[in-house]
Amino acid sequence: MIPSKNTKFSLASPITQTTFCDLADLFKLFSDNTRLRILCCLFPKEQCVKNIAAALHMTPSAISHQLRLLKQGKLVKTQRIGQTIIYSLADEHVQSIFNQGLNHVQEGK
Amino acid sequence: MIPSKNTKFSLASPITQTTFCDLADLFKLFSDNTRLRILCCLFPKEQCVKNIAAALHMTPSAISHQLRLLKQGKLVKTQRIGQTIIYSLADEHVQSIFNQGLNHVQEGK
DNA sequence: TTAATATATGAACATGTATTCATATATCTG
DNA sequence: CAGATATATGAATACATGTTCATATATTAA
Repeated sequence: MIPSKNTKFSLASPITQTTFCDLADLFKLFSDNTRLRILCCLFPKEQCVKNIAAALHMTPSAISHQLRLLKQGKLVKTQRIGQTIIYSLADEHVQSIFNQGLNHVQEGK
Repeated sequence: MIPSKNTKFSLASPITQTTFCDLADLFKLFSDNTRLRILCCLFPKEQCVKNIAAALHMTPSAISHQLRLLKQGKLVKTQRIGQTIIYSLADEHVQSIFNQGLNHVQEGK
């Protein structure tokens, strides 16, 4: 009932309440400064927790907590190599969404 | 120092800490169920507060509070016609960002 | 096994946030 | 003007969230 019949997206597939929640949860992951900077770290190449923490001047614990959220939201994936756990972007959508927001912000909004 | 030299966006313009904050603030506006549904209401056509509230089965007060945030973030704009204030999307970017997120969510994430 | 390193996790704390309720402002009608 | 309607706003409440700190788990090296 929320999405009108005439919008592009709702023609393809109507937006359920569950979808709205999923969508809000997705954007919530992009709504924190630290998480954005973590994702940004992962754009050029995969990284271990320690390196991300160093790059952001934050504790590995704080980064680990945020990485857990990003992983739960399927924005990043992991790969263990010995003691270290390598984090990388789950797919290209992540950077697409980031860039879309960046465009808006950088165009003076 | 956060964005590597080799990423597309940072070549065009480096991402400052201020930009990260602006970006986080932008996504924060998309990170709430109610605000997403409000924006969705505005996709097909401009709407007054009362109608949005009715469509979402919420109080005009709650909607007004959220509309204020959306307006502060320049996602919507207003136009007064007599007693009623008509809200509409500020630009096409809003729906672009929404759709980009929707694609990700609907592709099973 | 013991020590060291990398990461994860739970509790606690401080801060932020969405809604409600009461009330205020603004516009229109009579 | 008074009354009705549309919207906005401030305070209060309940709940969510990010970081820190202490501690736990897992892997490697000696």
